[in-house]
Amino acid sequence: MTTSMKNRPTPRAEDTRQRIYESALDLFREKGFEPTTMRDIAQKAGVALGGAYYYFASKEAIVLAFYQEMQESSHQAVLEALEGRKKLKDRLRCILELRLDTLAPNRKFCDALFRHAPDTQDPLSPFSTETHAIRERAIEHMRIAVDGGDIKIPSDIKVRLPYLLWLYQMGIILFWLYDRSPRQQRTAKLIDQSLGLVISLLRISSLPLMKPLRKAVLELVETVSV
Amino acid sequence: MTTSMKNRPTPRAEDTRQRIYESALDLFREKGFEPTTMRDIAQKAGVALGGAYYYFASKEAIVLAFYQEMQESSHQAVLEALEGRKKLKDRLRCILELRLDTLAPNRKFCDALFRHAPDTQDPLSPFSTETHAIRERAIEHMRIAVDGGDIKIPSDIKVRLPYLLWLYQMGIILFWLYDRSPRQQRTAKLIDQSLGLVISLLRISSLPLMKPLRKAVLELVETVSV
DNA sequence: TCTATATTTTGAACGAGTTCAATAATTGAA
DNA sequence: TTCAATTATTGAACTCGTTCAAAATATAGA
Repeated sequence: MTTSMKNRPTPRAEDTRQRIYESALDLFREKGFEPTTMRDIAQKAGVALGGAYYYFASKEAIVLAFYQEMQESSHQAVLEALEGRKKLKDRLRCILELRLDTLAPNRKFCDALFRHAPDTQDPLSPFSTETHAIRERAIEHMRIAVDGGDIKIPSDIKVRLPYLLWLYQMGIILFWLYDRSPRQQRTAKLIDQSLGLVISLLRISSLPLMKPLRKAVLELVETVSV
Repeated sequence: MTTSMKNRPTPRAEDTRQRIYESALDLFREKGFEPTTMRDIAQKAGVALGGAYYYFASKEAIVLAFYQEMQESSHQAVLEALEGRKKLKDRLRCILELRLDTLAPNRKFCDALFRHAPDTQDPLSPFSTETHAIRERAIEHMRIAVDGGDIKIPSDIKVRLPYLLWLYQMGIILFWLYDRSPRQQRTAKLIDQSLGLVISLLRISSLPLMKPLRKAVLELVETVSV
C-alpha cells in the first residue's frame, strides 16, 4: 500500500490543466465569458467535457485562477514601477495604470469577477475569505505606495488607508470594465479627477480641524468591513 | 377584420398574470431567487411552464416587476412620512427605514436586483434606461427630502445631490441585503454613522473654503454619470 | 349564431453548467 | 515484472432558463 498523498499532479496532468486554462482564456478573450461554453473550452483543449471540471470547480473558477495569477505575477512589476516615484499621486496612478494595462487584453471577461462581488460568503467574491490571499497582495501594494509617498498620513487612518485605496482601485476597475467610450477615455478622465480628489482629501485630513470627521469616517469603515 | 390593438389583457389573463406573479414572490420569499425554478412557479400558479414566459420575459423580470410595484406603491407613504419632519437627517433616515421595512419580507430575493447592476446596458440594471422611470421616482423622493430639510445646500451641488443620495440609499440597501448580523444591526449602525457623516459633509460643504473641493466632486460625478 | 382573428395556453425541445459512475492510464512497492 | 491503489479521462445524464410552433380559447363583426 502506498502512502496516500493528495495534490500530486503528474507533469502530464499539469499539462492538461494548462491546456484547459489557456484554451479558456483564449476563448474568453475572443468571445467573452458568457458566450464561451465549457464544451467549447473542452473541445479546444482536446479533452472531454468532464475533464474541465476535474481541474476547475466551475467556469468562474477559471477566471478566478486568472485573477490570482495576474495578481501574483504583477507584484514585481508594481515594485519596479514605484521605484523612483516620490509623489503619492504618481505612485497611485502608476498602480492603477499598471493594473488596467494588465487587464486590458482581458477586458471582455473580467466582468465575471464582479458577478458575485457583494456576497462576501461567495467563494468567488473579491471580498470572501477564499480570496483573502489575493486581496492582501493588492492591499499590500497600496500600503507600499502610501509609505513611500510624499504625503504625511495621520496615524489613525494610516492602518485602514491601504484597504480604502484598494476599494478605490476596485471601483476604477469596475467602471473601466463597463466603460464603452472610445479607448476608455472616460476612465482616464475619472482617474485624473479622482486621484486629484483623493490627494486633496488626504491633505485636508491632516488638519487638526478634521479630526472628528476623520474619526467618523474611520468608524464607518470599521462598521462596513468587520 | 378588427382593429389590431396591442396590450388588451382580458380579465382572465390579468388573473393568470397575477397568479404567476404572486406564486413567484411567495416562492422567492420562501426559498430565495436562485433555488426557485420557473417550473416551481408555473406549477404553483397552475399554468404550463411556457405560461410564465407569456407574462414575464424572464425570471429576473418578475423581480423587476416587484421592484417597480414597490417603488410606485411607496410614493404616498414617503410623502406622509416626511410630513412634519424638519431636520434633513430625520427626513433621510425616514426614507431609508421605510424602504428597508418594505423590502424586509423580501430580503431573500432582492439580491437578484443587483446582479446586473454595474452593466448600464442591461435592461434590468438599476442604472439602465429601461429602469429610468423607477429610478426617477426614487430620486424625486430625495429631492423632496432635501428641499424640505433644514440644511442650506450650495446651489451648485443642489441639482446632483438627490442623485447622490439615491446612490447612497442603494449602497445601504446592498449592504443590508448581505448583512448577516442578528436583526441586521450592522446595517442600523451603518445608517446611524453614515447619516451623521452625510449631514456633516453637507454642512461643511457650505463653507466658502470648500468651493474648490465641491467643484472637484461635482466634476467627478459628471464624469461617472454621463 | 357563425366564423375569422386575436389572445392565451401548452409542452416538447434546446443550450449550457454541472455531476458522476465507469473506464483508462499511471504509479510505486514487492 | 506484476498488480493493486491512485490519478486522470470519458461521456451520458440531470437541472434549469428559455424558445417556439401548435393547440385551445376568447372576441367581435356579419
